[in-house]
Amino acid sequence: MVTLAEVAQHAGVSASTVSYVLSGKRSISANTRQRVEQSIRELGYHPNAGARALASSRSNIIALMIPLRTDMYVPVMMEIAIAVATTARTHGYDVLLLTGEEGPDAVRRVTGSGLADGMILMDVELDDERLPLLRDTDQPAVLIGLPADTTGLTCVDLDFKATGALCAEHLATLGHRDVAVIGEAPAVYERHTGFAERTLDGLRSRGRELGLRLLHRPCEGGYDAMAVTLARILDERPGTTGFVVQNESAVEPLLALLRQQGRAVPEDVSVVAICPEQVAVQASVRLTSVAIPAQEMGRHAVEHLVAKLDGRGGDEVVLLAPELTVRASSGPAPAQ
Amino acid sequence: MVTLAEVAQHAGVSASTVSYVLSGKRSISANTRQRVEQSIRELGYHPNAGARALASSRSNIIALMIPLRTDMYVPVMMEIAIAVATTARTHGYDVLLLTGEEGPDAVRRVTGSGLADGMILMDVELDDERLPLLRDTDQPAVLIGLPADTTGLTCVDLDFKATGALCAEHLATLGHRDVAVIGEAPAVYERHTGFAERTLDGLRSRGRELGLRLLHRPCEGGYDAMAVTLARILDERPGTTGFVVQNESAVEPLLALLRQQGRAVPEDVSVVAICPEQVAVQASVRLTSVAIPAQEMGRHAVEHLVAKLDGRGGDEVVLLAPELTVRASSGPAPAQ
DNA sequence: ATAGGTTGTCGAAGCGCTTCGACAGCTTTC
DNA sequence: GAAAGCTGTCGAAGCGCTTCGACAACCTAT
Repeated sequence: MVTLAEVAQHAGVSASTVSYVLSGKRSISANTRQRVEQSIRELGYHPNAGARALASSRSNIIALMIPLRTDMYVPVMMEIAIAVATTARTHGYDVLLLTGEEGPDAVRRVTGSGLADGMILMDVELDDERLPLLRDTDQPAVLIGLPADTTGLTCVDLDFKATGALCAEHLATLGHRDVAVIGEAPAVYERHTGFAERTLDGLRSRGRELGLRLLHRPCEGGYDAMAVTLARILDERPGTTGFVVQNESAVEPLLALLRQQGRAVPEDVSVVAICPEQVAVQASVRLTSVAIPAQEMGRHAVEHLVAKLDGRGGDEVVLLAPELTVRASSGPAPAQ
Repeated sequence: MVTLAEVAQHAGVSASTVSYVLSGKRSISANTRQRVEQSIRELGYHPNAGARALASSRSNIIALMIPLRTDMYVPVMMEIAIAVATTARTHGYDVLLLTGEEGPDAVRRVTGSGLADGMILMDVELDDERLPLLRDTDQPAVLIGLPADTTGLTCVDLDFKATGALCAEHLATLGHRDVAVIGEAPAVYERHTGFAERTLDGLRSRGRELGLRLLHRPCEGGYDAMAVTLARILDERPGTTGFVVQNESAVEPLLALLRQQGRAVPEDVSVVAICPEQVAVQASVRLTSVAIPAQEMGRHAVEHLVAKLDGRGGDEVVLLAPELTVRASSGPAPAQ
């Protein structure tokens, strides 16, 4: 293993000079710099991460805490995680993957040990048990998701309330009156995950203004659960012509069921989904949808965290504006 | 920040004693141990990760390199990643998330800097460019996937050849003769990802023995691509009654298309999928499938790596035996 | 009773790096 | 032409921990 000292000797300078070449924290003559860089290359030197962390009390690692739940649509998580990892690298950080398994203890462990310089928390609940800890230790952190109380916290999320409103508007404009909302699994609501409730809130308040009759039903993913849910909905509101689907694993089953019942999309029934672009495009009917900008959320989270670590910028809540893309699954409400 | 020295002082012992209490590498009297543990708790001490890594040249971190590709089904990746993270924790390791972005450089960086003690590589290609590096540096590593040359490497994977054979057997036993294989996206084959080719190999060799007529067609995910692929298949082999699907994002489109064409599953046509359990169970028809044991793969990978890091166990190729679960999508071939 | 083992603890060295203060050798300024 | 300011480099201290050898204190066997 090659050390700084060896590089220094090889280049005929002192260790501190090599260090300054590497960090750029003091000016170094072009000549010296080149000699040092040359030696680094020749010897294949890589700074030792541990030593660096010890001496500088900076690990250049960001911890990413992802939840360990099975009732959430995972691809979105993955997309965010990958966006976080790649963005972090462009800022010189690596990413440590923590699962919800450990819960709040993970926050303590990482904070206490200096393993990571800051953390990003995904799938934050309205009243998340990790938040008090975060505030206490004033560990630099960014949340993806929106808790009830955001004081002293930096959060990034899609504006789900606006998302709900957007869906309501779209369907109302097309003349739909009876609209069913296929929500996330019941567990998601019980856990008070903010985004599900906020979407509903947006749908309801804008829906009311526009004279929509909304019927909200949580739904586990999958074909069977969707069949039951749909039956109940049509039983209760036979005149339903619009659907807003938030649970992605209910999308395809819904389309299949509607087809099976002879309800044509979009002629008889319109469907709006809240899901990643890819899902909307690959579905059996190209879906009118509001995209969940996973990549953007991951990128934003990292960039805010890095800013904090650099002492720039403070607490802030960033809500990304939703965008609705009209595709083939929505159209004018059928004449009565 | 509380240091070892402070704990030592508080407990009235020397620093080394505290260290030995923590590591258990020397015997400590019950009395002293308790005093030290008490102090640790009272002061809320957490060992500094950097200092530890520097002194012991062990970071207690495992690097997990996941590919950054969009043509692979991501949920499986996610499942593996989570399994890796949780298993690693039970062995006292944390997980560093690397994306394929950096490519082989990431291997160099991590190896050189001592950031991680070992690595797990996912989505290994038959002739992966990271492998020479791995062998050179003899960085402890475990691959998930199977390269062409496994000498000096430890690999964990589903036995895809046996998987293919199993699917062939199942359909042959049911009396099917013309079987179409819906493969992964063409890019996957071009890249020579082992698992796709091995599955095909298993299907072909066992299929030949059993007198199956196989038609293999790569397929991008999604409805449109599947529609084109299916049309070509049925054009070429109108008598096709069996389907083996390896690309999960083609499963639901295929079912929808078959339904649409009035081909009943499983009465007219049988479908066998190679996919995670969850997908098989949630599909619009409960799918006969060979499960991809993502969790198990992740767990195995970590356990082998940890064994290596402890100096136990050597190189080894572990192929998990596939299991085919019969569900509602396969049945006897229709009478001619 | 004495040599030889154990057991439990300590002190000190050192892991590879960052960073601070010092300072030699310049250039600028009045 | 002396005072003041830059620039570029160095030496040394120290980050918090692990680990090795040393060594008291005690316990066996002979």
